[in-house]
Amino acid sequence: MLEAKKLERVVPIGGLSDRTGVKVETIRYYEQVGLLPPPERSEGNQRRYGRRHVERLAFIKHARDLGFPVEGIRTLLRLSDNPAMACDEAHAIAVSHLDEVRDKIAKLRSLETELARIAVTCSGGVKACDCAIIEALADHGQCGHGH
Amino acid sequence: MLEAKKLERVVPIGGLSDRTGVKVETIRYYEQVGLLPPPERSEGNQRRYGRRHVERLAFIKHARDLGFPVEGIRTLLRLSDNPAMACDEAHAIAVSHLDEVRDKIAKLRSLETELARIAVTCSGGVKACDCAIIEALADHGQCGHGH
DNA sequence: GTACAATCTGGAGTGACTAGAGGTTCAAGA
DNA sequence: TCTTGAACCTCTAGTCACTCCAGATTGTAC
Repeated sequence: MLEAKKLERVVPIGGLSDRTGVKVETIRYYEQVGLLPPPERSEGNQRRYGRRHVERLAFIKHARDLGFPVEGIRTLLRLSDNPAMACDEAHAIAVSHLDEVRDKIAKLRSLETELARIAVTCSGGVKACDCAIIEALADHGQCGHGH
Repeated sequence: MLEAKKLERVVPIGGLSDRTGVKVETIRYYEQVGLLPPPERSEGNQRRYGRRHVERLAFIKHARDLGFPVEGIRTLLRLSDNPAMACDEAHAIAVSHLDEVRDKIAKLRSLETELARIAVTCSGGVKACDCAIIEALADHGQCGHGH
Protein backbone atom coordinates (compact mmCIF):
# COMPACT_ATOMS: atom_id res chain seq x y z
CA MET A 1 0.00 0.00 0.00
CA LEU A 2 2.64 2.51 1.01
CA GLU A 3 4.78 1.06 -1.70
CA ALA A 4 2.05 1.60 -4.23
CA LYS A 5 1.57 5.15 -3.03
CA LYS A 6 5.28 5.80 -3.19
CA LEU A 7 5.31 4.85 -6.83
CA GLU A 8 2.43 7.04 -7.88
CA ARG A 9 3.55 9.74 -10.25
CA VAL A 10 3.28 13.07 -8.51
CA VAL A 11 3.97 16.41 -10.15
CA PRO A 12 4.53 19.95 -8.94
CA ILE A 13 2.00 22.62 -9.65
CA GLY A 14 3.49 23.43 -13.04
CA GLY A 15 3.06 19.81 -14.04
CA LEU A 16 -0.59 19.92 -13.00
CA SER A 17 -0.95 23.13 -14.98
CA ASP A 18 0.58 21.51 -18.05
CA ARG A 19 -1.73 18.49 -17.76
CA THR A 20 -4.95 20.45 -17.33
CA GLY A 21 -4.43 23.77 -19.06
CA VAL A 22 -5.24 25.63 -15.86
CA LYS A 23 -2.80 28.35 -14.82
CA VAL A 24 -0.61 27.93 -11.75
CA GLU A 25 -2.17 30.93 -10.06
CA THR A 26 -5.65 29.72 -10.82
CA ILE A 27 -4.82 26.33 -9.30
CA ARG A 28 -3.71 28.03 -6.11
CA TYR A 29 -6.90 30.08 -6.22
CA TYR A 30 -9.05 26.97 -6.53
CA GLU A 31 -7.26 25.48 -3.53
CA GLN A 32 -7.81 28.67 -1.58
CA VAL A 33 -11.54 28.71 -2.26
CA GLY A 34 -11.80 25.04 -1.45
CA LEU A 35 -12.59 23.56 -4.85
CA LEU A 36 -9.32 21.65 -4.90
CA PRO A 37 -8.15 19.85 -1.75
CA PRO A 38 -4.70 20.84 -0.46
CA PRO A 39 -2.15 18.37 -1.85
CA GLU A 40 0.77 16.73 -0.10
CA ARG A 41 4.00 18.71 -0.03
CA SER A 42 7.66 18.06 -0.71
CA GLU A 43 10.28 18.56 2.01
CA GLY A 44 10.79 22.00 0.53
CA ASN A 45 7.06 22.73 0.96
CA GLN A 46 6.23 22.47 -2.71
CA ARG A 47 2.89 21.03 -3.75
CA ARG A 48 2.87 17.55 -5.19
CA TYR A 49 -0.21 16.37 -7.08
CA GLY A 50 -1.29 12.83 -7.90
CA ARG A 51 -3.79 11.39 -10.35
CA ARG A 52 -6.85 12.21 -8.29
CA HIS A 53 -5.98 15.90 -8.24
CA VAL A 54 -5.50 15.85 -11.99
CA GLU A 55 -8.95 14.36 -12.41
CA ARG A 56 -10.54 16.77 -9.97
CA LEU A 57 -9.01 19.79 -11.66
CA ALA A 58 -10.01 18.52 -15.10
CA PHE A 59 -13.59 18.31 -13.84
CA ILE A 60 -13.39 21.84 -12.51
CA LYS A 61 -11.95 23.15 -15.75
CA HIS A 62 -14.56 21.45 -17.85
CA ALA A 63 -17.29 22.96 -15.72
CA ARG A 64 -15.68 26.42 -15.80
CA ASP A 65 -15.35 26.19 -19.56
CA LEU A 66 -19.08 25.56 -19.65
CA GLY A 67 -19.56 28.74 -17.64
CA PHE A 68 -20.68 27.21 -14.35
CA PRO A 69 -19.96 29.57 -11.46
CA VAL A 70 -17.56 28.47 -8.75
CA GLU A 71 -20.35 27.89 -6.23
CA GLY A 72 -22.23 25.76 -8.69
CA ILE A 73 -19.09 23.71 -9.28
CA ARG A 74 -18.71 23.29 -5.55
CA THR A 75 -22.14 21.69 -5.51
CA LEU A 76 -21.40 19.53 -8.52
CA LEU A 77 -18.21 18.32 -6.88
CA ARG A 78 -20.09 17.37 -3.74
CA LEU A 79 -22.53 15.41 -5.85
CA SER A 80 -19.64 13.85 -7.71
CA ASP A 81 -18.24 12.61 -4.40
CA ASN A 82 -21.60 11.05 -3.55
CA PRO A 83 -22.75 9.22 -6.66
CA ALA A 84 -25.58 7.53 -4.80
CA MET A 85 -27.31 10.85 -4.30
CA ALA A 86 -30.24 11.78 -6.47
CA CYS A 87 -29.13 13.61 -9.54
CA ASP A 88 -32.03 16.02 -9.34
CA GLU A 89 -29.71 18.68 -8.14
CA ALA A 90 -27.10 18.22 -10.83
CA HIS A 91 -29.81 18.33 -13.41
CA ALA A 92 -31.33 21.45 -11.90
CA ILE A 93 -27.96 23.18 -11.93
CA ALA A 94 -27.28 22.26 -15.54
CA VAL A 95 -30.74 23.21 -16.76
CA SER A 96 -30.71 26.50 -14.88
CA HIS A 97 -27.36 27.32 -16.37
CA LEU A 98 -28.54 26.32 -19.83
CA ASP A 99 -31.40 28.79 -19.45
CA GLU A 100 -28.96 31.53 -18.47
CA VAL A 101 -26.81 30.80 -21.51
CA ARG A 102 -29.85 30.96 -23.78
CA ASP A 103 -30.91 34.27 -22.23
CA LYS A 104 -27.47 35.64 -22.76
CA ILE A 105 -27.38 34.53 -26.38
CA ALA A 106 -30.70 36.25 -27.02
CA LYS A 107 -29.45 39.44 -25.41
CA LEU A 108 -26.20 39.41 -27.32
CA ARG A 109 -27.98 38.90 -30.62
CA SER A 110 -30.09 41.92 -29.88
CA LEU A 111 -26.92 43.85 -29.08
CA GLU A 112 -25.33 42.63 -32.27
CA THR A 113 -28.24 43.89 -34.31
CA GLU A 114 -28.08 47.34 -32.86
CA LEU A 115 -24.31 47.57 -32.97
CA ALA A 116 -24.32 46.53 -36.61
CA ARG A 117 -26.94 49.18 -37.34
CA ILE A 118 -24.87 51.82 -35.59
CA ALA A 119 -21.55 50.82 -37.07
CA VAL A 120 -22.81 50.72 -40.62
CA THR A 121 -24.10 54.29 -40.50
CA CYS A 122 -20.59 55.62 -40.16
CA SER A 123 -18.19 54.02 -42.58
CA GLY A 124 -15.43 56.17 -41.21
CA GLY A 125 -12.65 57.96 -42.89
CA VAL A 126 -14.42 61.17 -43.74
CA LYS A 127 -12.88 64.04 -41.87
CA ALA A 128 -15.12 66.52 -40.14
CA CYS A 129 -18.27 64.48 -40.67
CA ASP A 130 -20.81 64.47 -37.88
CA CYS A 131 -20.15 61.09 -36.44
CA ALA A 132 -23.20 58.91 -36.78
CA ILE A 133 -22.01 56.58 -34.02
CA ILE A 134 -21.85 59.37 -31.51
CA GLU A 135 -25.24 60.63 -32.58
CA ALA A 136 -26.73 57.18 -32.34
CA LEU A 137 -25.44 56.81 -28.78
CA ALA A 138 -26.85 60.20 -27.90
CA ASP A 139 -30.22 59.26 -29.35
CA HIS A 140 -32.48 58.75 -26.37
CA GLY A 141 -35.09 56.99 -28.41
CA GLN A 142 -32.74 54.02 -28.77
CA CYS A 143 -31.51 53.65 -25.25
CA GLY A 144 -34.14 51.25 -23.98
CA HIS A 145 -35.23 53.49 -21.16
CA GLY A 146 -38.46 55.43 -21.17
CA HIS A 147 -38.05 59.10 -20.56
CA MET B 1 -27.43 84.83 -18.62
CA LEU B 2 -27.21 84.24 -14.89
CA GLU B 3 -30.93 84.61 -14.83
CA ALA B 4 -31.31 81.93 -17.45
CA LYS B 5 -29.00 79.67 -15.57
CA LYS B 6 -30.90 80.28 -12.36
CA LEU B 7 -34.06 79.06 -14.00
CA GLU B 8 -32.68 75.83 -15.38
CA ARG B 9 -34.29 72.82 -13.82
CA VAL B 10 -31.76 71.04 -11.65
CA VAL B 11 -32.35 67.79 -9.81
CA PRO B 12 -30.61 65.87 -7.06
CA ILE B 13 -28.92 62.58 -7.78
CA GLY B 14 -32.12 60.61 -7.22
CA GLY B 15 -33.81 62.72 -9.85
CA LEU B 16 -31.01 62.01 -12.29
CA SER B 17 -31.32 58.32 -11.45
CA ASP B 18 -35.08 58.44 -12.12
CA ARG B 19 -34.55 60.17 -15.46
CA THR B 20 -31.87 57.82 -16.76
CA GLY B 21 -32.45 54.47 -15.09
CA VAL B 22 -28.92 54.51 -13.69
CA LYS B 23 -28.55 53.75 -9.97
CA VAL B 24 -27.47 56.47 -7.55
CA GLU B 25 -24.37 54.55 -6.57
CA THR B 26 -23.47 53.94 -10.19
CA ILE B 27 -23.80 57.67 -10.91
CA ARG B 28 -21.37 58.43 -8.12
CA TYR B 29 -19.09 55.76 -9.52
CA TYR B 30 -19.17 57.31 -12.99
CA GLU B 31 -18.27 60.67 -11.46
CA GLN B 32 -15.44 59.05 -9.53
CA VAL B 33 -13.93 57.44 -12.62
CA GLY B 34 -14.34 60.64 -14.58
CA LEU B 35 -17.03 59.69 -17.06
CA LEU B 36 -19.43 62.21 -15.59
CA PRO B 37 -18.19 65.70 -14.68
CA PRO B 38 -18.72 66.77 -11.06
CA PRO B 39 -21.97 68.75 -10.86
CA GLU B 40 -22.69 71.94 -8.97
CA ARG B 41 -23.74 71.51 -5.35
CA SER B 42 -26.47 72.85 -3.06
CA GLU B 43 -25.58 74.78 0.06
CA GLY B 44 -25.94 71.46 1.89
CA ASN B 45 -23.35 69.91 -0.47
CA GLN B 46 -25.88 67.86 -2.41
CA ARG B 47 -25.32 67.31 -6.12
CA ARG B 48 -27.53 69.25 -8.48
CA TYR B 49 -27.73 68.12 -12.10
CA GLY B 50 -28.92 70.04 -15.13
CA ARG B 51 -29.93 69.04 -18.62
CA ARG B 52 -26.39 68.53 -19.89
CA HIS B 53 -25.66 65.97 -17.20
CA VAL B 54 -28.87 64.14 -18.03
CA GLU B 55 -27.80 63.94 -21.66
CA ARG B 56 -24.26 62.86 -20.80
CA LEU B 57 -25.47 60.10 -18.50
CA ALA B 58 -28.01 58.90 -21.04
CA PHE B 59 -25.14 58.59 -23.54
CA ILE B 60 -23.11 56.62 -21.05
CA LYS B 61 -26.01 54.34 -20.23
CA HIS B 62 -26.77 53.67 -23.85
CA ALA B 63 -23.16 52.75 -24.48
CA ARG B 64 -23.01 50.54 -21.38
CA ASP B 65 -26.19 48.80 -22.44
CA LEU B 66 -24.43 48.02 -25.70
CA GLY B 67 -21.61 46.49 -23.71
CA PHE B 68 -18.93 49.08 -24.35
CA PRO B 69 -16.29 49.07 -21.60
CA VAL B 70 -15.83 52.17 -19.49
CA GLU B 71 -12.55 53.08 -21.17
CA GLY B 72 -14.13 52.78 -24.56
CA ILE B 73 -16.92 55.06 -23.43
CA ARG B 74 -14.36 57.54 -22.18
CA THR B 75 -12.97 57.69 -25.69
CA LEU B 76 -16.39 57.97 -27.27
CA LEU B 77 -17.21 60.84 -24.92
CA ARG B 78 -14.04 62.66 -25.91
CA LEU B 79 -15.00 62.25 -29.54
CA SER B 80 -18.49 63.42 -28.75
CA ASP B 81 -17.05 66.60 -27.28
CA ASN B 82 -15.07 67.18 -30.47
CA PRO B 83 -17.44 66.55 -33.33
CA ALA B 84 -15.00 67.96 -35.87
CA MET B 85 -12.62 65.08 -35.24
CA ALA B 86 -12.44 62.24 -37.67
CA CYS B 87 -14.87 59.51 -36.75
CA ASP B 88 -12.38 56.80 -37.65
CA GLU B 89 -11.85 56.12 -34.02
CA ALA B 90 -15.51 55.87 -33.09
CA HIS B 91 -16.02 53.52 -35.97
CA ALA B 92 -13.04 51.41 -34.97
CA ILE B 93 -14.34 51.15 -31.42
CA ALA B 94 -17.82 50.14 -32.56
CA VAL B 95 -16.60 47.61 -35.11
CA SER B 96 -14.12 46.08 -32.69
CA HIS B 97 -16.83 45.72 -30.11
CA LEU B 98 -19.19 44.25 -32.68
CA ASP B 99 -16.56 41.62 -33.45
CA GLU B 100 -16.25 40.79 -29.77
CA VAL B 101 -20.00 40.41 -29.46
CA ARG B 102 -20.06 38.09 -32.47
CA ASP B 103 -17.23 36.01 -31.02
CA LYS B 104 -19.07 35.75 -27.77
CA ILE B 105 -22.29 34.68 -29.46
CA ALA B 106 -20.45 31.94 -31.31
CA LYS B 107 -18.85 30.72 -28.12
CA LEU B 108 -22.10 30.76 -26.19
CA ARG B 109 -23.85 28.79 -28.92
CA SER B 110 -21.18 26.17 -28.68
CA LEU B 111 -21.66 26.12 -24.93
CA GLU B 112 -25.40 25.85 -25.36
CA THR B 113 -25.00 22.84 -27.59
CA GLU B 114 -22.85 21.00 -25.13
CA LEU B 115 -24.91 21.96 -22.11
CA ALA B 116 -28.06 20.79 -23.85
CA ARG B 117 -26.35 17.49 -24.68
CA ILE B 118 -25.25 17.06 -21.09
CA ALA B 119 -28.54 18.07 -19.52
CA VAL B 120 -30.63 15.82 -21.69
CA THR B 121 -28.68 12.70 -20.76
CA CYS B 122 -29.91 12.95 -17.19
CA SER B 123 -33.58 13.67 -16.97
CA GLY B 124 -33.30 13.61 -13.25
CA GLY B 125 -35.52 12.20 -10.58
CA VAL B 126 -34.20 8.67 -10.54
CA LYS B 127 -32.66 7.94 -7.21
CA ALA B 128 -29.31 6.23 -7.07
CA CYS B 129 -28.69 6.56 -10.80
CA ASP B 130 -25.17 7.27 -11.89
CA CYS B 131 -25.48 10.90 -12.72
CA ALA B 132 -24.80 11.45 -16.36
CA ILE B 133 -24.04 15.15 -15.80
CA ILE B 134 -21.29 14.41 -13.36
CA GLU B 135 -19.87 11.76 -15.67
CA ALA B 136 -19.99 14.12 -18.60
CA LEU B 137 -18.06 16.73 -16.67
CA ALA B 138 -15.51 14.15 -15.67
CA ASP B 139 -15.12 13.00 -19.24
CA HIS B 140 -11.75 14.30 -20.33
CA GLY B 141 -12.52 13.75 -23.96
CA GLN B 142 -15.00 16.60 -23.82
CA CYS B 143 -13.04 19.18 -21.93
CA GLY B 144 -11.43 20.89 -24.86
CA HIS B 145 -7.91 20.34 -23.65
CA GLY B 146 -5.59 17.77 -25.11
CA HIS B 147 -4.11 15.38 -22.65
C1' DG C 1 29.05 23.47 -7.11
C1' DT C 2 26.51 26.98 -9.93
C1' DA C 3 22.81 29.18 -12.18
C1' DC C 4 18.39 29.79 -13.46
C1' DA C 5 13.72 28.45 -13.67
C1' DA C 6 10.09 26.97 -10.81
C1' DT C 7 7.97 27.36 -6.59
C1' DC C 8 6.33 29.61 -2.25
C1' DT C 9 3.43 33.19 0.57
C1' DG C 10 1.33 37.51 1.18
C1' DG C 11 -0.74 41.45 -0.50
C1' DA C 12 -3.11 43.86 -3.76
C1' DG C 13 -5.04 44.84 -8.41
C1' DT C 14 -8.65 44.12 -12.37
C1' DG C 15 -13.51 45.85 -14.12
C1' DA C 16 -17.87 47.52 -13.11
C1' DC C 17 -20.16 48.01 -10.03
C1' DT C 18 -22.57 47.34 -5.09
C1' DA C 19 -23.34 47.52 -0.10
C1' DG C 20 -22.97 49.29 4.55
C1' DA C 21 -21.86 52.53 8.35
C1' DG C 22 -22.47 56.79 10.38
C1' DG C 23 -23.57 61.50 9.75
C1' DT C 24 -26.12 65.65 7.34
C1' DT C 25 -29.74 67.81 4.50
C1' DC C 26 -34.21 68.39 2.59
C1' DA C 27 -39.01 68.56 2.00
C1' DA C 28 -43.64 67.30 3.25
C1' DG C 29 -47.00 67.35 6.73
C1' DA C 30 -48.93 68.74 11.16
C1' DT D 1 -42.56 76.75 12.83
C1' DC D 2 -41.38 72.13 14.17
C1' DT D 3 -40.94 67.18 13.35
C1' DT D 4 -39.87 63.21 10.93
C1' DG D 5 -38.30 60.17 7.70
C1' DA D 6 -36.42 59.78 3.22
C1' DA D 7 -32.73 61.29 0.48
C1' DC D 8 -28.28 62.63 0.46
C1' DC D 9 -23.18 62.68 1.79
C1' DT D 10 -18.31 60.39 2.26
C1' DC D 11 -15.55 56.59 3.13
C1' DT D 12 -14.49 51.89 3.11
C1' DA D 13 -14.76 47.57 1.56
C1' DG D 14 -17.06 43.66 -0.80
C1' DT D 15 -18.50 40.95 -5.25
C1' DC D 16 -16.63 37.39 -8.80
C1' DA D 17 -13.02 34.96 -10.79
C1' DC D 18 -9.23 35.47 -11.35
C1' DT D 19 -4.36 37.92 -12.06
C1' DC D 20 -0.10 40.21 -10.91
C1' DC D 21 3.98 41.42 -8.22
C1' DA D 22 7.61 41.35 -4.64
C1' DG D 23 10.87 38.98 -2.15
C1' DA D 24 12.43 34.63 -0.62
C1' DT D 25 13.25 29.44 -1.15
C1' DT D 26 13.63 25.07 -3.70
C1' DG D 27 14.82 21.99 -7.39
C1' DT D 28 17.17 20.42 -11.34
C1' DA D 29 20.24 20.48 -15.23
C1' DC D 30 24.89 21.32 -16.50
